[in-house]
Amino acid sequence: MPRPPAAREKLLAAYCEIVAGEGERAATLDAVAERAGVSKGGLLYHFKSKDALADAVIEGLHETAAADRELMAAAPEGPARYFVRGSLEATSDVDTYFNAVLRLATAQHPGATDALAAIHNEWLALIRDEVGDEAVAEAIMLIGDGLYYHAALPGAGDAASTASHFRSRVEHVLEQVEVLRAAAARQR
Amino acid sequence: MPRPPAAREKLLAAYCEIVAGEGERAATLDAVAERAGVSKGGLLYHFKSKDALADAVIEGLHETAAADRELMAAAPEGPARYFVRGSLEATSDVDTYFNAVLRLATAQHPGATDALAAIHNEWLALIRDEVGDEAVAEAIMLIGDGLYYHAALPGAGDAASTASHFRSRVEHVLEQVEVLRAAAARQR
DNA sequence: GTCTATAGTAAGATAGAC
DNA sequence: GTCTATCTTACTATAGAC
Repeated sequence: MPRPPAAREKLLAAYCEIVAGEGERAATLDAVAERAGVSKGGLLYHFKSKDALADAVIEGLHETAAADRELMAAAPEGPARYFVRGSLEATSDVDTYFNAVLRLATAQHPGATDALAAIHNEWLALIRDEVGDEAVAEAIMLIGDGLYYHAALPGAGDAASTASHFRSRVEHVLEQVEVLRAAAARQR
Repeated sequence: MPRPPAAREKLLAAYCEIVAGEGERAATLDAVAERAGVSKGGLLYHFKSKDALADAVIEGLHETAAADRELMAAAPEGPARYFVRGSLEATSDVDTYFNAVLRLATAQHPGATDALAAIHNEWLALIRDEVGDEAVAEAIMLIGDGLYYHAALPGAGDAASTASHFRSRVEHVLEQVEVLRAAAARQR
């Protein structure tokens, strides 16, 4: 692909990080420009407006999510476990974008919620194919969403404490997922 | 109790509604005052600052959550089902406050995350007492959190579509909860 | 392609009249 | 207790130099 200018990438990453880490409100043009090491004028050359910045993040989510979807489909432990584990870790490229877009969604940015829903449905489809039962697939998704809810919440005593609590229990959670899957298999 | 002035209540409700419905950013002093039918000066008589408004919402959450906790503990269907169902409905007093505080938490308001975590732990304790197994209790909580994550997200095609999707499946979800509970009981 | 300077606007908060 | 008027600051965005 025609490699986009480095400054543009830096600005996008900076915006993403501030939105995800300090909230949408903190992501002012000044703050983004400063974090990227660029002037405000420079920022506005690459992105005509603040909204354009947000739109670019949504596009970035779609791209990284497509790549991650391949990994999920091919995961040795299976899509369900891959998904649940990923909901907790939140360290990959997709997670950065996903997190930022989640904040944009709660800030009512047009298109953000739709993007989240679309990706969510792709994940659900993969899990449904694996476990072969709609209700179980949804329950597994909900557990993953629940984990994500905790991971995405800005830290009580900071994110690390909650995250580490669940990390130490992620295997227990995955066991419960296994119980659901087994019960569904028995019924078929 | 010494009934607080009506205007104060109106202002608090207006702020809550805007934060939950249009995002924290939309809840400007002007917007809140207008919705409550009060001038900005009037608002600032009751709440010295915007932060004071947010703090009052957090306090409101604690009060309503304490009342709801009684209902949950005494629910005929049991705390677990009460919790899962409540995560989807999000129509009660607590839900209004909880939703607003969730937005405040993502906007990094001090104390908001702690308030959510505290209430969350009370719920978890009730469910743990009921099902008698920590891992299962956590899995059930996660399912509820997942439902809430969907319910709280501003609507894809609007909240109604997602909510009604899960409403029609809430019994299926509760069945999965039952599977987990039964499996845990069998192990003891 | 990136900068400085600046215009225009919206938001939080104060002061003082009623 | 509620209002109007006003001050101040911070943010988005434009214009034009380098």
